[in-house]
Amino acid sequence: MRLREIRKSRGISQLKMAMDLNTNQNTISRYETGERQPGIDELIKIADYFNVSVDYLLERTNNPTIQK
Amino acid sequence: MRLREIRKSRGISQLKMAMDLNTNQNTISRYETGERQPGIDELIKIADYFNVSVDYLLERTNNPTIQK
DNA sequence: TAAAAATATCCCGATTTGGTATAAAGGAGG
DNA sequence: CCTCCTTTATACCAAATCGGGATATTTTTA
Repeated sequence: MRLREIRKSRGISQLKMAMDLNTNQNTISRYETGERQPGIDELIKIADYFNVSVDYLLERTNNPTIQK
Repeated sequence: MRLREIRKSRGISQLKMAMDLNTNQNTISRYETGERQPGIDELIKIADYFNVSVDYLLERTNNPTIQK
């Protein structure tokens, strides 16, 4: 997941992101370290939160925007 | 997931798909009925198997091809 | 360099997952 | 209409994975 890169580029802390997504800071941390993987629903929430495609979030494309 | 639609359009049975992906037919069935959700790794395998983007597989775009 | 902010890790209960086995549904031929 | 074969769905279960609270560690800032 390209999560840390995206989050930092927006200048958002794990805590703020976690609160916005109704989850915990430690959960975000684990996604970023790769210790845990979000479920699909959470994955989508994250992509939407940052307005990027899931493919981009998963490092499958270079295009950061959501595909229409 | 747009899984059933994609799989049928390729004329592949759940069983064949399952064997190609080293899993079980019932697992595919449950993905299609929505009873279970694949993990991210499996999700990516499925997208690659059908050569579609994850976003398309998740019904987030109309473009079936992988985004470069 | 002390305090605050940010991030990582520990432990845990609970949910979710995938597998095996089996049942049900669908189709082709007789 | 049956029977066989293929395809798809469901039941049950052990194991893996997840998220949360608490806490430790690291990083930043004043």
